[in-house]
Amino acid sequence: MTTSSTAGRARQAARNSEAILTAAREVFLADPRAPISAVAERAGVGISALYRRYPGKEDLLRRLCHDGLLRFIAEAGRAAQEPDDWAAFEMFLRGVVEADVHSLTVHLAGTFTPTAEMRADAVRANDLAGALFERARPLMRPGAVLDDLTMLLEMCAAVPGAELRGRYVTLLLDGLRGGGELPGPPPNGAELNRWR
Amino acid sequence: MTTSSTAGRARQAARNSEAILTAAREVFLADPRAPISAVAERAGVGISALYRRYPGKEDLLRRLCHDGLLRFIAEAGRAAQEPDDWAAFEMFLRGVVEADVHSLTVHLAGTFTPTAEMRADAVRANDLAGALFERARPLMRPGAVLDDLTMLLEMCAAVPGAELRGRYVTLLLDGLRGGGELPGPPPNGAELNRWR
DNA sequence: CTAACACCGGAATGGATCGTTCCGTTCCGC
DNA sequence: GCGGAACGGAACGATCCATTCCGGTGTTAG
Repeated sequence: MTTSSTAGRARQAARNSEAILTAAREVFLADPRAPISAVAERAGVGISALYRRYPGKEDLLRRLCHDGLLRFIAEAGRAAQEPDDWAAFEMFLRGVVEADVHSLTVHLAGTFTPTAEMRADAVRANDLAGALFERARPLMRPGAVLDDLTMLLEMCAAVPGAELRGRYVTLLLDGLRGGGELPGPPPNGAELNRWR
Repeated sequence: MTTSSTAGRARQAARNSEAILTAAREVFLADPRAPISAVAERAGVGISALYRRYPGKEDLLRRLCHDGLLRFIAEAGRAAQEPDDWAAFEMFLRGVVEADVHSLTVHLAGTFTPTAEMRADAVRANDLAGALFERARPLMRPGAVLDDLTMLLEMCAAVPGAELRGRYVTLLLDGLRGGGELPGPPPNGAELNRWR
């Protein structure tokens, strides 16, 4: 049997790979500067199991972040299917916030050097989000811009727990829809922490 | 002259004290785990100038946090004078958010052990905020509770810059006023990080 | 059945970081 | 001038952490 044997040791190794990724997400979301040993402990494996899969800490962080970015893009693509403009925007926002993708992509920034591919994906993600935003913009209060959305995502990332985040997304969406012109200037590039 | 000579040496020392506090606020708000040498550098003084004033790092953190707490209480007291219920609530919220008091009190939690006095002040602060909240509650969407306010403050703390924070307070206030019942349960004790 | 092997757990290592102490210097106030 | 408060910053010791290394273990091919 050359291909069918997904049993025994190989199975266990695959399980470990998944456990490591899950543990890493949990640990690094709670504290981006957590030691790598905390990830191993959380995953219930030894440190060497980790280093077997990733050359170093930075590579694991990169992987985590890139996964988040791809998830972001997937959510945007899924929401773009929705015909109703506001519903599409809401679906996108809820999807991204529920998965806590923003923490994955932004809070981990600076802990690693991004690859060219990631940079390209980041641009693509921004374009997709921009398209959804533009579709919904006529229904929003005046003065709201795409960078506001980024900052609102940042705010949501401060809330622990998917369910609780959903509670405040509701509040933010209502706040984004009603009301007059937003006061003050929108965030500028320096206030948004993107990758360089 | 026993009392009048606030010139020269003493003046400079007082200036340094202030510079240290300001620098500490800036540095520790940006990163609660920053080294104490960063504070000295930012303040333009040597490390010994710092240790002359505070027995250790923890004492400086405590001082910073307590100052924030007192500021919180002061803002609440000031807002309580306002006769209009919603205006009082808004004034309070804007005052607290503008001063970034929440970062001072919550993000620094865990970096020091609070004193009994601080704990008492924290209770007092919570009571005052609760009173303002109750006054405004009839004008809010159903389902909002005081713990929601705490979490909204937490969210605001994620926004850099006082002016930008004001922009989103406007949005949050509108979202807090309009709309239907908030979905899901409010934050529970574990999700709010208070001091023990 | 057994010999290689892939994988693993966790101790050991070497380097970086940081709180705190210490000492020589400066300069105000008399 | 002189005493001493206040200072700058080097030195020290402890802690933390990424990474490496080694001995053990279950699996699988033959």
